[in-house]
Amino acid sequence: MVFKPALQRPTEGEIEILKVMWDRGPCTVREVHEDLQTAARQTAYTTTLKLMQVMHGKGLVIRDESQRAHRFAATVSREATERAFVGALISKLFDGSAARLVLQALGNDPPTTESELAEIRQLLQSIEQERS
Amino acid sequence: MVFKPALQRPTEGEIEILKVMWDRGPCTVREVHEDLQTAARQTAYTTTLKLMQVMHGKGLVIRDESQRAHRFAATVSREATERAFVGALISKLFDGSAARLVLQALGNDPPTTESELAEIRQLLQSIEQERS
DNA sequence: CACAACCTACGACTCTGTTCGTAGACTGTC
DNA sequence: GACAGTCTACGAACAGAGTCGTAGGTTGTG
Repeated sequence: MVFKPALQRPTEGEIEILKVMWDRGPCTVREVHEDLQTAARQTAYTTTLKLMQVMHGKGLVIRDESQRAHRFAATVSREATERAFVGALISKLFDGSAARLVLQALGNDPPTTESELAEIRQLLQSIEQERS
Repeated sequence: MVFKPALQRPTEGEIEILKVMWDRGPCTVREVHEDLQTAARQTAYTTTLKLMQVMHGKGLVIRDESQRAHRFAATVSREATERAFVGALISKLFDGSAARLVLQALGNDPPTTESELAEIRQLLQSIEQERS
């Protein structure tokens, strides 16, 4: 049961870090680290550092070393990452049917504000229009 | 960056096995194993066996030992598993917004047969109706 | 200059998941 | 009864992820 490299999907810890960089732009390790500390989850500075070094090795981030405190930036966009994970989930658990995933997400999680609903409805319409 | 037990989400290998049992009902190790062998992915019989033993230890399957070849059955439903994964993905990557996941899934993967579209549209309507 | 504060690098450890080999027990058949 | 075939049990190896301690370098301030 060996599984394909999965097109370099980031791990959970890496996602936490990526989220910070997606929100704030290029960051030092210190900035990322501080952002991740919560009452519930404390880690050592070097843990964050190590993770970011690993990510650099994988090419998930680039690194500006011109200052003593290196600045890291994500090389993968949030959208592409979302797409990779959604795609993996669909193929792994939903028999390749995006629709089944959508039904699960809509039906179960009682979701969404009114404006979000409208957005979905609109997207649905534009899909339908393309079928003529 | 330690992550919560996640309510016992099955691993990827475990999902492969669960899918077989969801499709076929209670299975022997042999049946599951045969089902999983493909040209691209060959594993030893004992690999499947071990995995199913581990799953039994976790309570993901129950085991009827009355015959020499034990029969295993899933204790978790496909729907509940889907829900767990969708929920995890939403909270991990989509800021808790099911709608954002739906938009991603619909927008990117240009999915769905006509009847699936209709189903989604209908679900959407019933959600809207509940808001009055 | 000394010293505290900060930085990166890196090795080592733990845990979990996957893989497989080997051993021991139970068939069924000649 | 011997033997091939099949079953479970289990230990061992390995890899990936996350964790941290320690070491060594740079910076700034008294």
